[in-house]
Amino acid sequence: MCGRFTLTVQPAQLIERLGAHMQEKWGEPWQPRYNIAPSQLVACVRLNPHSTQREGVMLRWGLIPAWAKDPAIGTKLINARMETAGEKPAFSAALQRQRCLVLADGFYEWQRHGRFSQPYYIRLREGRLFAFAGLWDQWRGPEGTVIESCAILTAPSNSFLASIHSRMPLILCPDDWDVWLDGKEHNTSRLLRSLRPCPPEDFVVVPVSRCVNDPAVDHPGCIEPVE
DNA sequence: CCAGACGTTGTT
DNA sequence: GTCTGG
DNA sequence: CCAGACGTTGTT
DNA sequence: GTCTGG
Repeated sequence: MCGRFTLTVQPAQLIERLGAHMQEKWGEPWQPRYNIAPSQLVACVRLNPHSTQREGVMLRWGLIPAWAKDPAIGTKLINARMETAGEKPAFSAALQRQRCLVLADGFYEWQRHGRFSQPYYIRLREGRLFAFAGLWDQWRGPEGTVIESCAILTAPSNSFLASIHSRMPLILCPDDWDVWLDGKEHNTSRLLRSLRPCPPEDFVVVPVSRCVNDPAVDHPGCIEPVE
């Protein structure tokens, strides 16, 4: 699954990678993030619902469906299984019409050893930026509060990660970014089947300090290899 | 029909 | 044990 | 994901 | 809003 990740690159690099003509609201001041946790704002790309242009936007991680009475439901909806998201009331509408990219350059998985768990940091070779397949929604509270939030799809682990953990986030290869964002593809099971997985040999996995366990800790020590 | 949930992971 | 917050 | 709280009333 | 369970 995916419960923590990193984004250390600067907005200028994001824009270079994603297209210069994009509207972006990633905001300042920007700082590298080594321990992004659920409920926090994450940097995303989506099609603007009106202009249908790509836009950069910060979304709260933990999807709050438009119909929710209590926004606390978002704490449970940080991941969506790609195998079943189309049939879930919380995700099906967003999967059809409100897909997004969640930008990251690494993520963490915990491997349980009895009562302790060992965190691992997973990234691509060369530290390349990548994108999780995400869903977003907009929630309007009774007092006019508006919260835009997102969830990250999960998939069975590939051969490289299977020994660490049985699930992993769905990572889109750059060739699939456009079709994922494209609001025209409403046949979601066909869309999901068409995605090309990132080759397992592109990943690098290292065990890291348990300091990453504490969501308040956010410094380069989180990604330093240990052992 | 209405009421109530709406999720994933991992562990037993 | 279960829920909430980060 | 993990960490940390887990409750109400009334008073300041 | 939409689905499931009673």
